[in-house]
Amino acid sequence: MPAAHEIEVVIVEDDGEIRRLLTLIIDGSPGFSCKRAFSECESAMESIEKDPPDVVLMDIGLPGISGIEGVRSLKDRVAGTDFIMLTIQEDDQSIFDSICAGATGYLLKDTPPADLLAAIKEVYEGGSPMTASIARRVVSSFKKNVENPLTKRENEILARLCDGENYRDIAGALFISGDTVRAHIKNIYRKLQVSSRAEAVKKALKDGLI
Amino acid sequence: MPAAHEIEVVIVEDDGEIRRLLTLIIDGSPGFSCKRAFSECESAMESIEKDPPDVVLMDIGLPGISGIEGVRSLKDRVAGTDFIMLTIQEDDQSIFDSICAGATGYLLKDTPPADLLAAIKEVYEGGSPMTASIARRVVSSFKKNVENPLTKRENEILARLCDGENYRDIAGALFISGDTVRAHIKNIYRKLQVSSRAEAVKKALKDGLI
DNA sequence: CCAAAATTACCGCATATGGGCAATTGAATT
DNA sequence: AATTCAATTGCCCATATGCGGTAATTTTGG
Repeated sequence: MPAAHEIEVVIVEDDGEIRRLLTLIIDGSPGFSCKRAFSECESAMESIEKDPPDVVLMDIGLPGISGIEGVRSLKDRVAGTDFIMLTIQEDDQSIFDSICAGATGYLLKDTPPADLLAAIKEVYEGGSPMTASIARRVVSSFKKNVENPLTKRENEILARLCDGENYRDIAGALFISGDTVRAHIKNIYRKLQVSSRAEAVKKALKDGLI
Repeated sequence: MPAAHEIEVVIVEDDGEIRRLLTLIIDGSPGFSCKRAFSECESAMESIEKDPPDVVLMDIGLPGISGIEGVRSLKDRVAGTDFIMLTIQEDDQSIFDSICAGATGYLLKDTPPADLLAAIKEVYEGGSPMTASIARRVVSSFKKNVENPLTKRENEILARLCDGENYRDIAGALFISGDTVRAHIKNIYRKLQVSSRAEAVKKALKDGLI
């Protein structure tokens, strides 16, 4: 009965059938161990915090505290534990909410047993298993898809606007008059279709203009 | 000589040896075709834009225009083409610059031929192949690791600050006086360690406070 | 080469903003 | 029960900001 090198897994899944099945697959495979399985988040969270496993398979659609909320509050307290979300179908919002909450992997419930075990092993070894289409969505979300309508000078000023510099300081740094800075900023606002510094900063950051 | 279902690949790689090797591997494999290989970005970009292939293997460390720059300017013009970056070693900055530029995959140059072909096939089918550790880094970058120091009221006001609402409108929406709004904002600034709306917006967006 | 856009600059004005000071309430801790 | 601290509310003032208008010079693109 080896224990040292087994990957300890905890399952949180409300469907009793699926929970039993997952437990059997994992606990029955060499190198893996699953002695704890929960049907809801509350008791699972208590147990996980008390005795952190290596990996948690977390259902997204749980009654009560959702799996995403569970990950959010647990992730900071059990830093060494990785979370793999389980879901029926891919849903953009759930995916991003999950990874923002701290989930490391994202799998569909109908993932074949062999792939499931491979995914658990992969997170344990520092990877982030996910389906091909989810990976693409995650990567695509980084892409700056708005082409920058501003000139070089305007971008320079926008960057300083975002840092909270006032007109006078910007003027001093760029060796132009404060009024010229204002003129540029008017043009920036017009091109970004905003009418205040706050909105400009928001747009600049969201669209990756700086 | 089948053409319809072959994945057409273009290689941009300055090392002649590696370029030849990659070309041989790809063009010699059924289902893949590589008739164009370049040693630098300039001519590659011209050719790729004129006749867009399915996939481009792009070296990151190119003389002249870098591979990242190449992807950045090409990606918007040849929407149907996917880019896989090739690199000697994993480097956080290069990885994120690449995916922000529009690269879909990210592989090490010592990737075995079989894995290379699998990766090309994967991007062609809508995935985003990358090494396990890169996937982890990409996913980790989403994690909100700053816990929110603001009260409910302050968060509500911060959200409106980010939308560029002025004090009076915020006051009206929350049924409090403008002066109270200002007081809250002062506390928000103190907690976020900023001293202007622009900086607060930037911090809120960067740290995922809203 | 010419037209359009970018960059520079100035004026005036109404309002928004940030900083300092202070009081009350409510929750938490001692 | 006493006390402390955070949250909420409020006011005054100097300055920053946004907006409207005008205009000269330089750069860019067709």
